[in-house]
Amino acid sequence: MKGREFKDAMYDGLSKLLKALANPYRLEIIEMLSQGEKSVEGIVQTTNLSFANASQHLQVMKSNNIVKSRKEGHYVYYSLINDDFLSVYQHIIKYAVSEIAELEKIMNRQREDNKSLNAVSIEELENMIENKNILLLDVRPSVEFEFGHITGAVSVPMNELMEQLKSISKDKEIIAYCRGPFCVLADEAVKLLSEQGFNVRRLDEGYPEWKMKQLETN
Amino acid sequence: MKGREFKDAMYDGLSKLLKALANPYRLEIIEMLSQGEKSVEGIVQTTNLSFANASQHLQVMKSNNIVKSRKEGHYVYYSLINDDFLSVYQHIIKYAVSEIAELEKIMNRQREDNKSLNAVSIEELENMIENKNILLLDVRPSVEFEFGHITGAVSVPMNELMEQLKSISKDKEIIAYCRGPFCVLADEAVKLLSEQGFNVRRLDEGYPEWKMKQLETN
DNA sequence: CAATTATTCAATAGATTTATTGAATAATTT
DNA sequence: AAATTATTCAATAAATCTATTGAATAATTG
Repeated sequence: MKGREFKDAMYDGLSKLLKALANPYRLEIIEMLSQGEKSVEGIVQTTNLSFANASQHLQVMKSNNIVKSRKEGHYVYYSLINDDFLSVYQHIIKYAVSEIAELEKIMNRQREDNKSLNAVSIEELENMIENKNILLLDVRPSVEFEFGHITGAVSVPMNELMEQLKSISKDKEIIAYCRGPFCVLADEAVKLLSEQGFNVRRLDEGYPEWKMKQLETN
Repeated sequence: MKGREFKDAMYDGLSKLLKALANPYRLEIIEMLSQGEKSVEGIVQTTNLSFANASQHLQVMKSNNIVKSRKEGHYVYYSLINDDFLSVYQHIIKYAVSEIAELEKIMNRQREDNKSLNAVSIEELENMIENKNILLLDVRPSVEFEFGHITGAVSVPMNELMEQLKSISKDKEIIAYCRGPFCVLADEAVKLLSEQGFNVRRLDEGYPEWKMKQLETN
């Protein structure tokens, strides 16, 4: 293989991977799958995609080593191919959010809107878990919680939060979290709970970032 | 801003960035710029692109915060926007080359073709620089060497190597390097020099990786 | 085994990306 | 000021990507 051929083959392959990533709906699907596997139906429910379209996007990602699938009964469950991919994906996001002015602005506006500026970092949270008696609240849908969550967290899905208010102690400081930076469930939880007089803040990042951090420091 | 709007804005922005990356020629340009700034002419010379086309690709990357430009005289010089971007780019490459079977295969075939299997890692090189009296050979074009190189390296551009053979000592062990994994200059140098009886190996990675490593460990 | 369900396939039209062409611009040299 | 040089602009055609539609498939249930 000559030098030129080699380079062309590498750049072609690399750009195929990037093309498979470069679509807003596929990014949203990746974000969803970063909490655990989902059926096509599950993906259709939380996106605006039609069934056939969602299936197509998933196939694009499958043939480009981004997701994998397994069949069980009627259902086909998709998940991210491995944690290495998740790590790369999060590097990209981190770069985009911190270096691209447009995205930084959107991100900051969102955070201000939610008055959640005093969010807790992962490091702070680790500290608080050790030293304080806090209540760590996972507000994602319970399926996601069951699939994996931060040790010690309690599952109260956002849509059940209002009903379960009485069972939550007002004495403890509450930290709410959901998925990565694009997940707004935690913001909603903070808003609702602080309106009700709870002492509550959100985790700056989310479960996937926490998971990655644990993997990296092992 | 509602949750849905926020998500859409983020995913759109992120996918724009990825779209700007997802093209083989633009990847090749990024690779070139990872050694230092280049004029449009410089890029046209080492790619198969026409002038207008190269300019267009550069503009796509400029408007997506991947490269920046400055004008000097007739020339417009482009360079990567910052080291954070370079770091993300290298994460992507590393993932692609190690996790995507197709690319891994191409990469390995290339390495075998060049019989360069006993390449030296960056760690090994650091060790050798300290403890052995090696000759570190930078075979990139001299402009790139001048723009930045590994401390202690000697510049002998690949196209001048044949003529300068006499001035190279046969006593020292030689380590040749060029750019990242896609650069084949070092492979060519190893082939030529070992045919001439020199004791020579190549650096597994290249100058951009070395540079990133230094930055990361500072 | 017929009906149901979740998913995929295949065809198509509209949108976007890309390379090419030739003209336009802006800085420099003559 | 005219000519030259490096780059960009604008228009276009070809290639690729995307969403939609309706039919096909494969596993399960009645």
